[in-house]
Amino acid sequence: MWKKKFEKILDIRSIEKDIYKFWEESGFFRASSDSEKRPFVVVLPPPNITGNLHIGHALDQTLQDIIIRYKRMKGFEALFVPGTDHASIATEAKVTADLAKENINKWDIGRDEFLNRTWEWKHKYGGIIVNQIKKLGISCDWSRERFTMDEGCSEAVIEFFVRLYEKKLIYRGTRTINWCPKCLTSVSDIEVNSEEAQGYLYQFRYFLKDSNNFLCVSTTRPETIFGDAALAVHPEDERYKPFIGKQALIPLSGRSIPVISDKAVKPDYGTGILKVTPAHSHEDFEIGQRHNLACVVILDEHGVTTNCGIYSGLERFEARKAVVDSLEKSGVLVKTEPIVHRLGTCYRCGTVVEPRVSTQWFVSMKPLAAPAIEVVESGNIKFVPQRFSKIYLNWLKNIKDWCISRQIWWGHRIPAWYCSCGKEIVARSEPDVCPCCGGKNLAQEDDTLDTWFSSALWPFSVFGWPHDTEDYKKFFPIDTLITGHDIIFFWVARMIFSSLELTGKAPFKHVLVHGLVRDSLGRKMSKSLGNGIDPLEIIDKYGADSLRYALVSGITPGNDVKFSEEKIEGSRNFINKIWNAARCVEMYTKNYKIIENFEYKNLKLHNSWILSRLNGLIDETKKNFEDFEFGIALQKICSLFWEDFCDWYLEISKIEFKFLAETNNDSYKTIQSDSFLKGSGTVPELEIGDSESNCSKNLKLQPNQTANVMVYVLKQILAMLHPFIPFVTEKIWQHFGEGSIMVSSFPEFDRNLLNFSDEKFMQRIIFIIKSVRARRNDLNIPSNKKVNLLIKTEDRAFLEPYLQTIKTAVRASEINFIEHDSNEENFSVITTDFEKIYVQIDSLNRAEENQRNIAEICSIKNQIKNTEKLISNSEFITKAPKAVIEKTQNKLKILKSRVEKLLKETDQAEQV
RNA sequence: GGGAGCAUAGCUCAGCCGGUUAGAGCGCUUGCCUUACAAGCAAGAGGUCACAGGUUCGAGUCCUGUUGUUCCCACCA
Repeated sequence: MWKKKFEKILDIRSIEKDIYKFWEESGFFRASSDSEKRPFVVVLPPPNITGNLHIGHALDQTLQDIIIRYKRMKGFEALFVPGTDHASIATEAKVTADLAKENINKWDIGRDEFLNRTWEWKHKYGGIIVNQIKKLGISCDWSRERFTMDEGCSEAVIEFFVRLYEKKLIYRGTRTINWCPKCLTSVSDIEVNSEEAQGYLYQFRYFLKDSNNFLCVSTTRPETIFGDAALAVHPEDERYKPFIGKQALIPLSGRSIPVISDKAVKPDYGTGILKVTPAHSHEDFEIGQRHNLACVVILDEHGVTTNCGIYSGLERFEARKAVVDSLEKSGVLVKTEPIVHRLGTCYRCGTVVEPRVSTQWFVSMKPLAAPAIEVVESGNIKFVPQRFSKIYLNWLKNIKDWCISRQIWWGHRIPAWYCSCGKEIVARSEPDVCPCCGGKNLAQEDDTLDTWFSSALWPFSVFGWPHDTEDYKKFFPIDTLITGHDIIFFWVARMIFSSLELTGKAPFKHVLVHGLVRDSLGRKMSKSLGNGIDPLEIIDKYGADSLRYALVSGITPGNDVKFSEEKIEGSRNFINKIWNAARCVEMYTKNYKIIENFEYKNLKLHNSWILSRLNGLIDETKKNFEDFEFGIALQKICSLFWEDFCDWYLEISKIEFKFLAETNNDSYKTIQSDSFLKGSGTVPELEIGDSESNCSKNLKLQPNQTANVMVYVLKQILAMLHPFIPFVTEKIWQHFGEGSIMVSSFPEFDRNLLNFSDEKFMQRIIFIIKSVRARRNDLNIPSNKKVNLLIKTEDRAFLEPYLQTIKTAVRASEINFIEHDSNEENFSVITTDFEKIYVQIDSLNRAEENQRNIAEICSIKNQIKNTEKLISNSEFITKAPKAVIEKTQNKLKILKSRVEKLLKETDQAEQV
């Protein structure tokens, strides 16, 4: 058994912290409002201070960090503003639960003390979140960190409120809102999730007053009968026309209500008769408004019945049972059928919300939505991917007024005061006296604002708005907003309309929408399923780079990401590969002089090839970066790195160096095996320089083309990878030169280094090597056995300089050129497009050889047939582009020549 | 009820403006402890691109429909 060589493996985890500290202390994260550079700004969607960050935050933040690091390297004044959100209801619930552990009720300690406790919570968890963000390597400007309830943001919130109030876009009104009996507050429409639930549709009789006639009504909520204000039928419904205007008696109560007609009633649902309960249904409320019906509240804030006679004081679902029971006993219950319907639940706690009439503050949305619709329709704000703009527009076009008051303490208290004279005063600061009556007895509104009311201002409140600060002038509007598709309504839409209203500008140009992180089975990660993955655990186990890589590699904008442990192992392997490739480069190049401005002229083929490939990549990925296709860009960079650079370029270069060493006694021989990148259980320090290499100090180092290209290409690849995996790239970068990779320039495309003909030549050599290796495998030649090769080719001069490379790569003992086809028996023949290669073996199985050839001939002939068919099609010749036709003709030529060569080598070939 | 997405190898997914024999990672098979890397290397197997039409010289790619699936929105009591 061989031993695992762990010492060769990078343990990046232990140095990430130091690297982050180094970046922070160097001031690389900080942006300046005086800078001459063009700004590029991203603001972090502020995480809630309710607890730890989850893997979705990690994805969100990684994407933002990728773009900000990329832009920073591209020469922008890059600014990434971090911060946290006070998360009103969620935090209040957490703190309340915390207090409950000490048997304390928030009412016992009062508003001020409760807020003190919550600020303590904020300081604790805000700090934890900051640490988590730092562990991920996110390059935020911490000197600009904000909190939605800090002084500046609070000022912005008050300003926003007052301005809208003055324009009559904020008003106080009484109507049904969604009430959460657990959070004990109102919530806005979008804070209600509708969930499918199993329920019952009960049908029972309402007798008409002074009559034996009755009307049957269906409802899923029979306990609300005590709040009934009418029975409603559709005005055109012939069945019930005679009953309109009559009085009906509420069962169990005996209270008399009118039968009315309203177009909102759907005749084909249930019995076609609707019981109208204005206080506890949005639709019924509207009907009630139209018919001037009374609102009888029958559920209190805890969801307990009230005004229900003997049924008062019951929890709402208990009350339902009791009422159904009584209905049945009194013989009015007609039937009970199970149905699946949708129930509104509180998005914070999952409790079934209760529509309930109450007095709240609202934002009048229609006037604000109009410009927000326009700015997206006109393309001034672009969603990526574009389909999300449809979702956004659809929502705004059907928008209803936004209920912004919350019956909780943690948040921005509504800047409204009530005088005993009845006057309502909204002001930026507490008024001394009532402007109406001069009274001093003013009481501030108890309610606070929806948490999203403050995050709506985030892109400009963080820069000091409403003040015209230097930051605001330099950095607002921001460039790109990056967030998950789950908060387009909550956040993105509200930022857009509030910014247009307050600043007159679109807050950003692009909205990059990403998906959610799901588990390996595609399920949403949640506490109840227990399938959540803690990013910190992953970082501790695999390092931040691995996590970042796993989250981003292969993703496409807007699509959800599946995440699993397997995936992260692949990431770790990749990071490790980079580390080892760097060790390799270091080992082979350390005794050469590496020149910064090396003139890349008279290049050897493999050097020219890799430089050309690299520049092709730079060119190709540029668009991917600009289009936010980071997953695709990363994949392209990785495959160039792994396949072209590691598998071919480094291998070929190694052969070159070793060959040099054998023949010329070149400095390769002085390579030390214990160089700095070779971890030996301990991790090298961040400082540059190596302790050993006495020999190299005494040597006069010579430049070498391959060594120079090797280091150059490695560094370019590192720079391209840096936005994705910042730690390992920084670590390696510093070993190969001065300064930090973070502030180096992103690789620029250099057309002069493109060389397609060299790429083609190199491809040919690679193909030869691959073919011989494959044949060796086919023939079961043991890997330690060297073979003899004969090559027949038209242009021997081309291959000659690479004989050594081919020889080593395919483990050949000797390679000789021949002029004519060989007739020798003990050679297996490989036919490539340009040459014939004879692989010498001990004994050739002629039958096998034939079979192999025949299979190949069949496949090629098939292709020839298809291609000929295509070419003989006159429509193709007249309609297809010239380039395609030429390509096809060329292909046919090559195929034909190959099949000819093959036929010569094959017995009974004519039968094929 | 309305809207959107997805359907490609055993699994997870790429696949651009339509143009060779449809790609990658993981998994699988075979051989290798090769002086950077076994977290690796080399060589392989594996596909009727959901289905049915259409447009086109040519369709995984564009259009229409069908099926399956996921998500979002909506006051059917």
